[in-house]
Order: sequence, then C-alpha cells, then structure tokens
Amino acid sequence: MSVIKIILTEDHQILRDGIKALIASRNIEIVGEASTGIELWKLLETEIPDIILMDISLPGTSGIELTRLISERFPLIKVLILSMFTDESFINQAIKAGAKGYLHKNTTREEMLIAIESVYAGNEFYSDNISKIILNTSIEKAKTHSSEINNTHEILSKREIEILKMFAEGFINKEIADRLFISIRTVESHKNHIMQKLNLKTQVELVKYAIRHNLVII
Amino acid sequence: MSVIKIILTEDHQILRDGIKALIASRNIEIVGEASTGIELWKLLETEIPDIILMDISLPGTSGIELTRLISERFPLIKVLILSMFTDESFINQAIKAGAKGYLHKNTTREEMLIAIESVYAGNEFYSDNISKIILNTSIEKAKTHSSEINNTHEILSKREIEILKMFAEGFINKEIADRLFISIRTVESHKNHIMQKLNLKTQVELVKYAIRHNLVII
DNA sequence: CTCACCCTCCGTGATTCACTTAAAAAACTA
DNA sequence: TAGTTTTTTAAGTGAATCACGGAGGGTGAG
Repeated sequence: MSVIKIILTEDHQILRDGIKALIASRNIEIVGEASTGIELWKLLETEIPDIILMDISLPGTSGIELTRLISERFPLIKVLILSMFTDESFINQAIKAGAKGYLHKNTTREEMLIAIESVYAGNEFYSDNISKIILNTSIEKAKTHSSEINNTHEILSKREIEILKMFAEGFINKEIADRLFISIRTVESHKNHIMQKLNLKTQVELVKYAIRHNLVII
Repeated sequence: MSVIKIILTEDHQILRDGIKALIASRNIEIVGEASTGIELWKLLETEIPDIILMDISLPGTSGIELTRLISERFPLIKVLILSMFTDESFINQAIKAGAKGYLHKNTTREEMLIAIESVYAGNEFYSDNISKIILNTSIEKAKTHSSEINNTHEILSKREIEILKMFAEGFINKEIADRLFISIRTVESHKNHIMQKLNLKTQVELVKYAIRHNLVII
C-alpha cells in the first residue's frame, strides 16, 4: 500500500490545518499547501501529488478554473472539490472542469477519507446529498455537453463583466451609462444578455452571482 | 493547571473536526459541539464551558446574536468569535455583544491556542490584524456608545426583516405580496422603510446588507 | 465571404423605484 | 386607562428599470 500524496488548496489557514490534522495517517501524506491558484501552480513545478483537495471559492482564480487548468496540464492528478455550496451549477461546473469528486464542507472525517481513497483508486466520489442534486441533471449530460461551458469569464464578454461588476458594486444604470459613455439602453441590453447567458431571473440573483464569482466584495 | 472546557459552535462539520483535532491537548477539553444556536442552547442546559468558540455566520440565529444572549444569561462564559470577515462593523458588533476575542479564520493553531488561554485568564484577545481594524473606531467607544446600536434586529421590525429576507432570496415584489397576502404597494412601503432606516440607496446595497447580516445565504 | 459574436441602440408594455401621504392595529408609556 | 409611538397596511405619481423583442456596424475565424 503506497502513500497517497495530497496538496491542499484552501485559503483559510485554520481549515488547512484542520484538514491536515484530520487526514494525516499512515497512507496519506500532505506534500504541499496553497492558499491561491498561483501558489498551487508554483508547487506543481516541483511536486506532483496524486490528489489535490481544492476549495471552490478561492481568492483570484476560482477553484473550478484551477480544476480545469489542472485537468488539462496534469491529467493524472485527481481533483477533489471541497465546497460550501451545493448549487447544481457549481457541482456541474466542477464535474465539467474535470473534478473527480465533490465534498460539501459539512462532510465528516470518515467520508473525506473514503472520498480520498476512492478517488485515488480511480473512481469518482460524490457524497449522498451531492449525488441527489446531480441526479436532476445527470452526470453524463454534464460531462459530454461540456461545450456549453458555464464559466463566467468564458461566457461573458469583457464589456458584460465590466457592467456586471459596476452593477453589483451598487451603481444604477444611469451611472454606469455615464461612466462608460454609452446609452442607458445599452446598459440594459448588456444586463439582459448577461441574465440570459447565466439563466438568471432577477437582479438579486445577478448580485449574488457577482459576489460568488468574486467580481465584487460583499 | 485546570482543564479549559470549550464548546464549539460552528455549522461546518469539517471545521469542527479540524478545530477539535488542532486544539485538543492536556489542558483543553472539548465538552460539546453545536452547529446551530438552538443546539448550543440545549447543550448549555447540561454543560457550562469556560469558553465558547463561536462561528459568526451560523444558519438561523447569528453568532453575534448568540453572543449577546450568552453574555446576558451566562456572563461567566467567555465567547471567542471565529469569523470569515474582518469588517469593522462585524468586529464592533461582536465586541458590543460581549465577545472576549475575535479570530479570523485565517488564524494559525498557535494563535488560536494563545487566544484561548488569554481569554480563559480573563483577558481579551484580538489578533494583530483585527486590532489594527479596531484602532480606527477605538474599542472603548464601541463598548460605551452601545446606545447607537447598529443591529438589524433592533432597528428593523419583524415584518421588515421578513420582507428583506424574501427579497434577498430572490423573490420579486409580486411573489412576496402573494405569499404574505398583502398588496404589492405594501411590500414597496416596507422596502422603502427598510432603506430609509438603514440609509441604503439601491437594491444592490439591500441585498448585500442582507447577506452581511446573515439573513440569507449567498 | 460567411458566420458567429460583440457592442451599440431603440420600442413597448409591465414592473419597480422614490418620494409622499395616510389610516388602522399593535405596542409601549405615563 | 388614556395618550403616544411604532408597526403594518395601502395608495398616488412621475421617473427608472425590467423583460422581451428587433437591428445595424465591427471584428475575427474559418
């Protein structure tokens, strides 16, 4: 039985320490820790782990984006997502990005160890409650239809992100229009397009989306 | 040297497990765990700890509100806040509510142990970065001028909180009106009153306010 | 060149905002 | 108990925004 090498990617020190203390055992070794995507990327220059335990909400590049990058450049590394959220969209995005498992932060030590081992063995792992959420959409569909990707920076144009940011910062349409030297109607159009693309129905969801994707600070 | 008895209040199992693993030692004993205020309250019927390690963002009653309740009914119990946020308002609210210390979740094992011991010894503990934030407002001011409180539940009425919650969850006025069996105009009135009371100018700020005060989950 | 996408703008009817007034019910206070 | 304040309910009005549609020019890929 060989040792499973893991890198933790999580921006909260205390959670990192906690997880380390939890999963450290004879057959698991934490070979590195990162609090941002950049740190992780540097680590990967010198150390190739079996598994990356990845927080989904990182400052800067999101955990999902990182997962996508890792799947491309290090296809042998298994990414296990650790998330506060159980939104279907997050889970689907994670799967599409190439994650091999998805754990809610409400998980237990036991479940986490099982997840690590089954992912290491080449399987996928989704905890019970996550599986239920996935059932609606079907994993296969999410996997194959990865053409219709759902990542902000890939589906929204620069202008759209710019306007979404300003909106979520609290500017009203008129202010956005004035600052960008465009018509209010254009601002409205952009917002409409954004909501169509992201399949959002209210401005409230729009604000939350921007917050979740670190476009603005709460 | 007697054993310090601690109750953990944190809704994420994994963080609870992690913290347990981190601080467990000869002179610290975790005598209970709670994931919500209600659980904590039940625990306190049978077990009085020296310190409560309290997550600020709990589902239901917030950690700050809980701190206030504990300070009133169990003035000997020391509350040590554990938070994701470093907003001045959060810290001030926590201090006003009677917290004896405030740790960011980015803290280390060592700092947490120091915090626990100094709080246990009757001192207050604020980590370096937190102290800097407090300096602007001055701790004393925050303590004494608790007349001009800035707590949601004290300045907003029940109905207003109810409507703010629904709004921030994404319901549009019509839906709120239907669900509460009142007129749309009434919903508008409530929202206006809320914004006047809180001195907010846009719905975006309203949503953010609700998120900050744990009225809704992001 | 064609096609897809981006950025820009407008029409229109429904909805919401922002500000004001108001009245009944409930809660608090003297 | 009587009087005051707060809460909850509602509406009027003009401005702004939403939601849905259409449309023209620009740019880049194939």
